Amino acid sequence: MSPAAASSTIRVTLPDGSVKEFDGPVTAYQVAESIGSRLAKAAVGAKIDGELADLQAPITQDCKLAIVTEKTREGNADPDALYLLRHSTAHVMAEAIQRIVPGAQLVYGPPLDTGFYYDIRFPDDRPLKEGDFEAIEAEMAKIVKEDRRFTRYELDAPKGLEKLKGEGSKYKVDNAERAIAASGANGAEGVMLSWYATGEPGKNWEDLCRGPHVPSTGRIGGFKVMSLASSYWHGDETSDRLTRVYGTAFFSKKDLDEYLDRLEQAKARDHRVIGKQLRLFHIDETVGQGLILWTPNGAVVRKELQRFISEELNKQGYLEVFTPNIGRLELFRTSGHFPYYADSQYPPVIERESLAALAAEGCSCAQLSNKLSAGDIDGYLLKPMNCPFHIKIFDSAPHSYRDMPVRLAEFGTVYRWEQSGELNGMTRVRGFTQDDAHLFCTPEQVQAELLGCLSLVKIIFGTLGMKDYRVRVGLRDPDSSKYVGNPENWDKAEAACREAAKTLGVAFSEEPGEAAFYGPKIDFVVKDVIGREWQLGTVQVDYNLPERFDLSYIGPDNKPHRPVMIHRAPFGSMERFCGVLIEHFAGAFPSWLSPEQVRVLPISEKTNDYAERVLAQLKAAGIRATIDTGNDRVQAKIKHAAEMKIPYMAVVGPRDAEEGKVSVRARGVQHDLGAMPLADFVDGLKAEIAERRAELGVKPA
RNA sequence: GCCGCUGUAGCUCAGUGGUAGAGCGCACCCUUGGUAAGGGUGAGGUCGUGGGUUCAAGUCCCACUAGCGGCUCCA
Repeated sequence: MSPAAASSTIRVTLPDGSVKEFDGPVTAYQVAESIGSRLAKAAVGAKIDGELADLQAPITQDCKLAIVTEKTREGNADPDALYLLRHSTAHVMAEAIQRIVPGAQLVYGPPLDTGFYYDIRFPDDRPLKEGDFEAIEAEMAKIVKEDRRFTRYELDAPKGLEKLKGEGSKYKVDNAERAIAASGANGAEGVMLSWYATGEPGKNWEDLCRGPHVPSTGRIGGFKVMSLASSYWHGDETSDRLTRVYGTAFFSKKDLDEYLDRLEQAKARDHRVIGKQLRLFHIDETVGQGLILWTPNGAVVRKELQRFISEELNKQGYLEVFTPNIGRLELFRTSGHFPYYADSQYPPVIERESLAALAAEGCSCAQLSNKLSAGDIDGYLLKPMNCPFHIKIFDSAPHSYRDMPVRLAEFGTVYRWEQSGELNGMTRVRGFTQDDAHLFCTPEQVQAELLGCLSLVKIIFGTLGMKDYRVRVGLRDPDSSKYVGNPENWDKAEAACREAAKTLGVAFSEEPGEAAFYGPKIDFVVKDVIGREWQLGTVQVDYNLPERFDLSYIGPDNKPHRPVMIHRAPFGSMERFCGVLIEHFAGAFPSWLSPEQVRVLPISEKTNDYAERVLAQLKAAGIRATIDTGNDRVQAKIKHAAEMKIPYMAVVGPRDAEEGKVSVRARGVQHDLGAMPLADFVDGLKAEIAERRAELGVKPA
């Protein structure tokens, strides 16, 4: 700063619009003090012109300033404050780890939404284990107790680099070089690098860091080292392997405990946990990794969802088809799936004669692989996608422009070789059934067809009450060559997707690099209970496959024209969708989806006969009902039914039997709703199911 | 695929080198009870698989396998 600037008046505008004037540079802390000592004490950082900064950062010119405190005015945790705290805790953890494991080299330690991590390179003979967490936390506790100030200092880039090189950490040198490059400066001249000492520079631990941080370690009220993972330097799997240590931190122990408690509760909602409890699906080691066995209860949910979507498809003029699970390699060579994606498919199946002939000539595995790639021998592939089959159906008869669009739909099961570490319950599997369809249309129809597809997705999400999703428009990555097709078509398709997405009335993000190799797409993405994102529905425009398969239709000019394809799957896959849906409802499905819709609970054996008659009438009405004639007391029967999250219980005793009534108890309600005539209950429930209502609404008149 | 953790009864889990346990569920018996667990008896286990150390291994070591968390990947 120049002396002139230092002496001039500085106007600081606060969030309420008020302006404070200062004679010369001040810090955010001083501004806070000038407002009130309590604010100064509560302050953990500042936002200067919208940028997070240290409380001690000098303010040398007019600016907008907000003091960041632990809690917002509304009393909620302030995300900015947590960001500062967690970034600071990452430093504390790194210091603790370096005390415990000498020679551990720091790489990169950013805050996250729920905590922070630090990527660290450990000596090969001293990897970090979970057993080290206790010692790390103990060291961290000491540092927190010492309440050391985070102190920033700067060096110009040449000096800074020299210092880092002297310290021998190639990772920190790399970080500095990247920071210099990112600054846009030509070379290192004039660029400043910053360090933060946890305490006094030169005396205490320090780290090359852009900051900002909370004022001191004493602000860290609750923290925990959470987990270990392996990661790659710069995210590049051919580069150095690093150990990523995850942790989290809060301003108070209470907040930490609440967070850990929430994590526990989320686990109870996990589809893998509920899937077991409610016996919805099973994965068996002997069957194979990532292959879902749909048990009877889960099969009901899936079947009802399929029936739902099939009804919608009928309304929208789709035609249903069936295709086999395997097809000739030749088909997938034409489509481009083989061999370009060979690594993510199950290996090909080879015909018996070919195999025998190859064995006779002593063919090695490597040679076999080459022959398959080259097309010297044929084989069959478990299908990784349904589209080539649907294309062949389209191509099996000539089409006039008057027939277009042709919409072919199938619940088609596909198989993909996902990496073992990726598999995850029902949400990431190796065999799954897409609610797939391929629309063959004229270029003019693309826009309207896209809209039709999106409306389908909206109907599904609306019926199921899923509001918490985001829409992603996947565009090609300009730097990548993995895409096929000509740029003009890509431009057209991308524009069509963008236009269609706009009509959704939901915010969407455009993401370069997220396109399929054959075209851009619109994806619907939801989060699971632990915050991981999963893509569900997808709509993809494809100018490529019609080209590869030389598809055509006859236009009004009596000449062949190239159709455009749209791939779409509103659920995505039945497996992933059901997995997400289980978590969405926490297993408490609406009546129409519930595997068991009503359980009849006789109060004692004396009412079993009447209960059986009630059951028979429910079943006759097409309701999925069961009866519990065990010799438990009704309290126990209710508990068991509640644990299975059954929508309705029909409690029947002598009083009900006499009047032809049932005492209905709805899920989530602590008492019965009163006795009602059986016929009323049946009618009410039938309507609720038929309308696919999201809420339980049957009650006595 | 990579790093860490985990694998004991159908489910949830205890068991730290010396005779395999609990709760729930299941079967049977008693109880016939009106809204979230009545009581009893019993069956059920090559402790993920294969090696090793040891007089002795569910327990310690190695390899493999599967699951979990993350990384990378995802047509």
